Amino acid sequence: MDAQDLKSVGLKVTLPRLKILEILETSENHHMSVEDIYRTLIMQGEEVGVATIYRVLTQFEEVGIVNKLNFDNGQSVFELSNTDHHDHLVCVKCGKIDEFVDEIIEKHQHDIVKKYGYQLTGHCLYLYGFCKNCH
Amino acid sequence: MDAQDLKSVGLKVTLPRLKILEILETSENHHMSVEDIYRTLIMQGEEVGVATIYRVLTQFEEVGIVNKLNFDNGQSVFELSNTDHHDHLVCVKCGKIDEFVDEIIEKHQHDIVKKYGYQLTGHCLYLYGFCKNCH
DNA sequence: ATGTATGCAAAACATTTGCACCTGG
DNA sequence: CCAGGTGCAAATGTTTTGCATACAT
Repeated sequence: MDAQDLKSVGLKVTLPRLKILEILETSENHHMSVEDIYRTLIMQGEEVGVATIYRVLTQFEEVGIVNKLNFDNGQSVFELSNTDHHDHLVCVKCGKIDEFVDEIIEKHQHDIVKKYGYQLTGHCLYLYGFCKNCH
Repeated sequence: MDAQDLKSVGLKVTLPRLKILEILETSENHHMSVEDIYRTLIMQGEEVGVATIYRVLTQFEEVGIVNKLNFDNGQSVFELSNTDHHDHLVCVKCGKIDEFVDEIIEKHQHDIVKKYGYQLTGHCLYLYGFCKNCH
């Protein structure tokens, strides 16, 4: 994810956008909230407003370079979408996020959508619990 | 769900609580937002504050008599939890909510949780799309 | 009687928007 | 140059909280 990737989706290459991409790539667990990103930028001495972060992430989501995850506790985090589709395990204590893929679940989801006559636009599957380090 | 059910979970039997239970039971699709419930109560001539609805629903969720669903668009709705576990199909256009059960998906979820060493506390599975009447 | 529940208004939060200024191509 | 991007502050929408009053047991 670099300047070229931004151009190829029709977005101008600006400093905030590059910085936000960089943070999403280099952050420890690759799942960052707006607040996380804001604090990181401030620590790096950048002058950004949260509004910009919201706008940039929304645009990134629209062009498909990030995914937004909305957890039950109300927190939202973003991840780069340069990997294959996956779902998430979320530790309710330490906040760790694991990713998993299960083809059978995917297939059954599609069967259900078809059975009920829906035209799928999105889905969300989160499993919440205590991770192995937290229980 | 009646006065006796409230007593049995240790909650005082009050008018707002009974009214809210009644609304959840008798509402068309059994999935109501705080706003929906508030408007219904006002139309019935009841004097309630939204704060009470939030507090009551939170308590109901804590004792397990309602489930809270958090959709990606930020909307939250509540349903009585007196039926078997199920997941949800949500129409992104008309807001219709269908419920489904898939044992294979449930089993795979448990397998994944075990594989990653988590102790499950909750999960959420929503499938979003256009329902058969909306495409 | 007494501890809990309620209504109201204010506060808290997260997110969005309006607008003047700045910047990338 | 100029359309689009940005920072700031104000506005929004939703949920929570403080407090005096009302109610269930």
